[in-house]
Amino acid sequence: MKQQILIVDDDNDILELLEYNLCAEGYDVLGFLSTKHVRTVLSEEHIDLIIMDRNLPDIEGSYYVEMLRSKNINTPVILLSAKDSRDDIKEGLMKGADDYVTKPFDIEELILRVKAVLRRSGTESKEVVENIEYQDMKLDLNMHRVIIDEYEISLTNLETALLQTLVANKGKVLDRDFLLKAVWKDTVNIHPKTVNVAIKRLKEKIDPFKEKEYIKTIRGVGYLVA
Amino acid sequence: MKQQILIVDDDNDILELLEYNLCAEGYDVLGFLSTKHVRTVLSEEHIDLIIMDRNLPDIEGSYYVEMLRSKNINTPVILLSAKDSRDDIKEGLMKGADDYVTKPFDIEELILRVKAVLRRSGTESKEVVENIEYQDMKLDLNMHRVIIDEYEISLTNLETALLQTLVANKGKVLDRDFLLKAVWKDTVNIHPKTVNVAIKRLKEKIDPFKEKEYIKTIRGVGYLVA
DNA sequence: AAACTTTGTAACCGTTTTGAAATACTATGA
DNA sequence: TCATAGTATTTCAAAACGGTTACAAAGTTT
Repeated sequence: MKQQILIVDDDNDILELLEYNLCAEGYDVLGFLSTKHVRTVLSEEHIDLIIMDRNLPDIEGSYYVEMLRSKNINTPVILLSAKDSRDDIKEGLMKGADDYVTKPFDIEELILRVKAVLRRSGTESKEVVENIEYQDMKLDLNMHRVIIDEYEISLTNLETALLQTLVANKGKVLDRDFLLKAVWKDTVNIHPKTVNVAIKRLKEKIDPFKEKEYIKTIRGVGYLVA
Repeated sequence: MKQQILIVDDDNDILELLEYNLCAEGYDVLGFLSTKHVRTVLSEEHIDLIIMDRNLPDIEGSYYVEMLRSKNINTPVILLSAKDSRDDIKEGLMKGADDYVTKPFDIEELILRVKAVLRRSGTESKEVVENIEYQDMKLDLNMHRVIIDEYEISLTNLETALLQTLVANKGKVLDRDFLLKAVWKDTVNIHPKTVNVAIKRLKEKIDPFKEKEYIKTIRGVGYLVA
């Protein structure tokens, strides 16, 4: 099974150059001139890597990455950009890109960076969980809400990511460090106790009367959804 | 628990610059002037990331990475180098580095690249610890419980580690010192008698009516699970 | 700009866990 | 049988842990 790479660049020449070379390396390449249909493709196919121009007509690439990350879509992203201002690079990396390559780039180096990122993100065939039913709970994570007994409960970004991670790892106990990495994308600057509070808030929202026990606490370890 | 970063650079100034800044970001930093002790450290401690100069007195950084990879050591590596010849960059990436940063570098950008690599390398989905069965006892190490005759008995951290160690060493008599090392990770600050109490508590929990004899006492030596 | 929401942090509290010390028990050998 | 060393049991206090609440900073909406 070939790995799939999605490319977004409004410059047709670059798009073709990348398509040609990456195909030659044995990847499946999907090229787009704008981000318009990217979300749809991401939800329908397994994409291993996104290569995205930073200067797109509709949106800055780094903001698009930020948006993806905020929706807990963790597909690896390499940003391309004509600018090599340090601040732009930093912004891209800060917002969740995996690498940042400035144009004009050496196509061979880009391919090596593609390989490096893919190597690292490896066999992680983690697909984005968007619509799940769990017990009497319907998760509509795209819309940031859950439906329980006909009641719609809207979730915040954080709550969505947290619930999604818990449900996606159903049956496994997730310790606070794991949750910090998966949900907060950070284990260092955030106190592990923050997880307690977030879990408490989520519990209260989805089960205000404590009738159900969607999320179990395993003392000394972490939390899980059974 | 802080993430640990190992740095190898023969330039003391750079070493200090990196140590200072990465510590400030909340990482644990181990600095080395050569690769001499790196293998030892890697085998003894969990290192999350290696930052390595390409031009080391004893060996080229990229060859060192290649060596690590050939030994199946996949700790993420960021290479640093004064050269920015494209061929050098390509060689580093090809031999298994995750990223390649050229000196002089912007320390903030380097830190962001560190975070990017850590972000990516950390998110493996949660592995489930192998569960153990012993007699009529099912040990659920993930959820910290044993299941005996359909009854679920939840265990504390200590009880889980203790029972796991006993069962994993089935047939061997484990003396108190061994248990202190294996379970308490400490033989010095903890009284060996503490083991007695812990064993007693564990016995009572998994066999409250003393019908079974899961854990045998070997007078003068220690305990065993037959 | 004002009102509101989201979210991280810290403080507090009750509970559970755990180490140590004191006491009771048991096996072993003289 | 007795003495003794090793082990079990009980008790207590400290530490660890999770839930809860309040608050402030940052971000959103109106």
